[in-house]
Amino acid sequence: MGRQPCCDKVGLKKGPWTAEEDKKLINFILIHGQCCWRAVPKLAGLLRCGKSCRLRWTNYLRPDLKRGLLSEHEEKMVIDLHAQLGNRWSKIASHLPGRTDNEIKNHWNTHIKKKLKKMGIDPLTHKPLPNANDIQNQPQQKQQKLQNDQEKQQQQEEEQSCTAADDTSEIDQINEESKEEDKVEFETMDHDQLLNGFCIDEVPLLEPHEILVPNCAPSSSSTSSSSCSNLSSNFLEDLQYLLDFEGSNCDYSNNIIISNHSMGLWDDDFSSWDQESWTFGICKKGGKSSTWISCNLICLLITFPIV
DNA sequence: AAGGAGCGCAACCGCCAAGTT
DNA sequence: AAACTTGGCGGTTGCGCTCCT
Repeated sequence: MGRQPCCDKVGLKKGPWTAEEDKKLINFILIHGQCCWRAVPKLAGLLRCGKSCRLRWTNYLRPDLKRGLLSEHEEKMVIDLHAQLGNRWSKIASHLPGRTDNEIKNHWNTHIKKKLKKMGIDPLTHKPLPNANDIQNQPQQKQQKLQNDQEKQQQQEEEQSCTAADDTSEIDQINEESKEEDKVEFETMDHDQLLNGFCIDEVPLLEPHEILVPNCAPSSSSTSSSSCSNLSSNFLEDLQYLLDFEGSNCDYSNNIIISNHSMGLWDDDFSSWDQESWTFGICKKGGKSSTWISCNLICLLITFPIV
């Protein structure tokens, strides 16, 4: 018996996702989490294949995704990892937080491949291309760099032969360095840059009245257990708290307030949803405040006038 | 200004592996 | 053990944008 298609394809929509569809999917996952992608379209009211929903979420809507071109450091990591792992994009992506396999694959095919070829390196084997003339035509500086890279690569290959094939400690080290760099970069960002970090023009922005919260009866906020009613009531209380915020952790000097509620942005376990899961920030500019709010799954940016 | 070529990227397709019945 | 389901992966496609002539 043949394999069944992942979904009934009759009457399903294909092609680019609309903001409305994105909103439906985000709201659904915000409430129900990621489970049973096959059922997601029906339950979320989408005329899409479950697979399509999963791809849309993992490659585009996930709040922990980085945006924009890969940095030089990330690109170097991709090249190093590709030399070790080949076209195993998901494995490569797992070493680059916030990047998807699809994104890396696209970047490889459109940018890095060409770059390597230009440098006289075969993107498949990571070894010099047979046509040595190409290398000789490179400017002297480039040649020197190329030679250094090749020596380095050779050294790496020798080291690899002494260790297990899946040993990625070096990669992890690079990764740690990258995280440190990111941290420094984040700390030195001004508030405009901070705001720009949230790609509100690409991810549909939800207005406060559009946020769907689980439809449960309100309960006392004194209980911090993980019921959805706490989520909704605490959310509004926290929002109010934000507006009145005058705590000791303020840094008014650069008009940025970061609360100490910061928690991990990504967490599949919805049982941990409670007040402590929210991350807040306020940026004030031109008579308006912008609040970014992130919970386990989603970042929202709400702008309101300063009162 | 027009249109053809090339490029970049989101989305799709088919296959595979692991888990479940 | 076989049939089936589901999620994940890598290759490919097609659309929209930009650049060039």
